[in-house]
Amino acid sequence: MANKKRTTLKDIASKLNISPAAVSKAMHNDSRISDKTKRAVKRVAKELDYQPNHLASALRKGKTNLVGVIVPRTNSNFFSSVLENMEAVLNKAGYNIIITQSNESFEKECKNIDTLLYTQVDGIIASMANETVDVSHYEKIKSNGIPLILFDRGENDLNVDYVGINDYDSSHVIVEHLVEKGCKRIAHIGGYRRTRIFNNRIRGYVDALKKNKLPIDDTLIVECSLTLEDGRIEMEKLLQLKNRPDAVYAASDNAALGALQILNENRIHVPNDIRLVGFGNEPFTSLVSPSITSIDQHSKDIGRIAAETFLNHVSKGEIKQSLNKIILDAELIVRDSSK
Amino acid sequence: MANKKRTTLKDIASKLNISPAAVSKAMHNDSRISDKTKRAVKRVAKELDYQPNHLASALRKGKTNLVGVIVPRTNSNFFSSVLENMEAVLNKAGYNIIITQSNESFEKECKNIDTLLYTQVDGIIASMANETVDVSHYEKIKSNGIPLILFDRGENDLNVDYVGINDYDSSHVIVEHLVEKGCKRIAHIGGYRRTRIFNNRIRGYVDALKKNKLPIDDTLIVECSLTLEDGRIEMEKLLQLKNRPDAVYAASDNAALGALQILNENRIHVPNDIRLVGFGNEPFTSLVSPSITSIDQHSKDIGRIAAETFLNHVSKGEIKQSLNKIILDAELIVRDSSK
DNA sequence: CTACGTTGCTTAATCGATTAAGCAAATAAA
DNA sequence: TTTATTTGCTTAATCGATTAAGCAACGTAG
Repeated sequence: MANKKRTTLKDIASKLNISPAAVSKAMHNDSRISDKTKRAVKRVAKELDYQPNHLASALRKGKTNLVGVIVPRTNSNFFSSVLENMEAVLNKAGYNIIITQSNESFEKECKNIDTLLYTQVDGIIASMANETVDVSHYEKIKSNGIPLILFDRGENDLNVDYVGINDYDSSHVIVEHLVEKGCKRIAHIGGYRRTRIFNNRIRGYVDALKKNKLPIDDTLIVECSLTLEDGRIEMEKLLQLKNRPDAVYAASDNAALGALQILNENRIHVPNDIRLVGFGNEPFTSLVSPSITSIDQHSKDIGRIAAETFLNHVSKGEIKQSLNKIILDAELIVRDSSK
Repeated sequence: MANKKRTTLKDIASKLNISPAAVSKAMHNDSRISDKTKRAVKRVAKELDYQPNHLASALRKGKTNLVGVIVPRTNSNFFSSVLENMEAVLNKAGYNIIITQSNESFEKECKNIDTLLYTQVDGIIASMANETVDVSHYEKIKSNGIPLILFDRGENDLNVDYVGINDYDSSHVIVEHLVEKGCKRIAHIGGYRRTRIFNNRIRGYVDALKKNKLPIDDTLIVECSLTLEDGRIEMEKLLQLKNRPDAVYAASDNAALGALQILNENRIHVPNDIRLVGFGNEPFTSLVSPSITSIDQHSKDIGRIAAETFLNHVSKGEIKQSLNKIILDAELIVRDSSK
């Protein structure tokens, strides 16, 4: 069943008694090849089911037309939406993408980078794992001479292009909203400070409290991995405080959902007893009851812009590029959990 | 910053005044190269930060050492666990993997196959999208002459290796368990019949009811995409029946969780009023309250076996392989939702 | 001392597509 | 008519690693 040999340009060439070079040019619609020859070449190519050998052309051209993408996980709507839009833009420009997942693991992330460099992708677009603190493995990408673009989970030290939302401001918007509703003890179930975006959310939260002359209570600030389970665990702990919060701002929707489950199970009314806000605007936030107020991260724009930033890099060639830090304003979607 | 040129075997060769061929052999520990030369080559390779050009060696050897994997989504514990174990086995054998997601979309799945074939992977391991009915695009893989192995979501027509669990028997185990607890009206929130595994679960469910002399009530059998939202929607509908079920068997844990949320919200006691069983043994099943009884799919074994099946293929070379259909017995994990 | 095997390397071809350089014929411009 | 220009193709080199074939030097056995 499997044809012993793939057809090559040579096969087409010998069938038509022309040179392989002419065939190659015909396939690329070179202006120096007659329409007659082009038609003949394309006909024979179809007949023999010719599929170009990507390895050969990539070797010759020094370009694979592949872009590697590293994400912590693809399970959130945020990341899959980013990927979808990124892919759409890149496909249109003739690039294919290879997705790798770090599963929030530092070690896996290093291996992903190795695999992508090994495959000789033309560039890497990445969002860092939670675990990642040491970013030296990203230097490998830069020293390979291919563009590196970070999104969402970035890192200032690396000095590369970045696309993300304004996490600091988002925290402000959330706190202001809750204060407006009369909340005085706002807890924050946050991510780990070592990840820049989570640190920014925490800083924003603290500064917003200060701005509203509310006291900072360290027992109301927790750091975790922000999974659904983490949300449950941390909410349980918050409920055991002698002085319970009257609002909870979780830095992920999953954590918010976990918190909501605990609140529901304990018959604590949301929003009357405790108001709740999540982060990420995952589709389920509008489906659960009560629906969860959350921050929309403009995932489509982020995917598109990251892809465009990459394309700018390759089109400009070796010209040194000015650093692009693109920070989008996020949007608060108010739902029942904070009304 | 970026070294204008990558170091090649030639660079090492000229630095040591030996031929590139000798360098290549030295790097591969060829027995016909002296230890002295090998050491020298490796030293210089390190000095110049030599990284082999994968494209060149792949072109020459006709082998990329890459395996493409297609999964519907990586967001479930099942698929990510399968991937993890698959990758471990393949890495040990010198292969890297490229993951692509179909997002349950037929069109995306076709594109994934194209991308993988374009990248010239040495084989493809796949689990089909929900939407996929027409499997002609998989024929392309076979006609490319590289091994194709399916897991979990397979297809008999394709006549390729397959690894999965016994879905038909799993339904029997679940129904028997519920009958034992005294249930008489067992509903099934199932997947679409066109997907073989979901069809098998439905068949198993129906046959098990018959075996236990329980009537088959079509209003108790629904087909959906098995997401959390679907579970909520279908559970709502089941509650509106004049003759409510006393047990629900959902073909995914996500759907079971959705159903559980609705039951909790409606103050219907689980398991006293309605017993609930899921499928997949996702970690959250033991975290929610009540914890959800579910079927463990041996994800680790599936990943490992799929990888080993691929390795068998490539090691045996062109020798025609007898078809491997490996069906594992699944295991029922009983939790509070059915006790 | 001759014949053969082993060791340690080199030479040159190869994988398949691309492309710079070039050549002949056809066409246009002078 | 002569000189340029364009058209349509061919030749040959190239990308970098691999490998079959081969050669020279040395060791060993008879």
